[in-house]
Amino acid sequence: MAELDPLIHAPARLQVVTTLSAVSEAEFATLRAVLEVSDSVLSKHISALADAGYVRSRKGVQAGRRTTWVGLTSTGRKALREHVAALRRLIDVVD
Amino acid sequence: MAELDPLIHAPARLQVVTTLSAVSEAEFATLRAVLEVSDSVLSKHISALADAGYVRSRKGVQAGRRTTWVGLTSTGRKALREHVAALRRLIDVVD
DNA sequence: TGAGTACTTGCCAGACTGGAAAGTGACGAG
DNA sequence: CTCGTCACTTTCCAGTCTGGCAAGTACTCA
Repeated sequence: MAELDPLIHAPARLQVVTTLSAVSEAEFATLRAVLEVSDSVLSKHISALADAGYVRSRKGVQAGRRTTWVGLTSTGRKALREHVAALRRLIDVVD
Repeated sequence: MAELDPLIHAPARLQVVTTLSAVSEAEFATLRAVLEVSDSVLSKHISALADAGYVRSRKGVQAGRRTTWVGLTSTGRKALREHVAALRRLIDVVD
C-alpha cells in the first residue's frame, strides 16, 4: 500500500494543508470559508494537525479583531510533500 | 470543497481503481496482493465500487482455478478521471 | 464591568474500516 | 453422483473518524 498519511489524506485536512502550502499563514476564518465547515470542525482539524506538529497557530489582533493565524511547520511541509508524491505515484498512471 | 468522490478517495479504493485504470482487468487475487488486505475487505470494496457502477466483475476458470476478474466500467473510468483532476487541482499548488 | 467576538471543548450520533469466522457455490476427484 | 476444496461473500462486531450543536473560555472594546 502506498504510504498515504492518513492525517493528511482526509479530504478536509488535505484541503487545509494544500491551502496552507501556498502561503506562509492563513487566517482561521479564511480556512473555514474555504472548507465550508463549522468552527468546531475546523478547530478540531487544526488541533489534530497541530498535535502532529504539522501546523502551528498564532493568535493576535488585527484591525481590532482577534485573529488566529495558522501556518504549516517545516515538518508539515515535508509530510505534505511526501503525501503528494505518494498520491502522484498513484494517480499518474491515470490518463 | 473540492468534489472529491468519497467512494474513490478512501486509500484502499483509490489504490484499487488506479491499479485497474492501467489494465483492462485484474484478478481478485492480484488486487488483494497489491492492497495487502484480507479477502473480506477487498470483497467489500469491490462490491461497493460495483454498486456504484464503477467496476464490473467476471468469474471464470483459468488453469483449473476459479478466478474473478475485475475491471473498471466506463462510468468508473470517468469518475476516476474526475477525481484525479480534482486531486490535481488541490495538489498542484504544492512545490 | 459588561457585551461581543473568536475560537475550543464536550457530547453524541452516524458512517466507515478492517478482521475473523461462517456461509455459498462451482468445480474436480473418486 | 457425492464430497472436499477453493475462492470468494457475507455476517458480526469493535474501533476509529467526522461532523454538528451547544456550552465554555478568553480576550477586547466600550
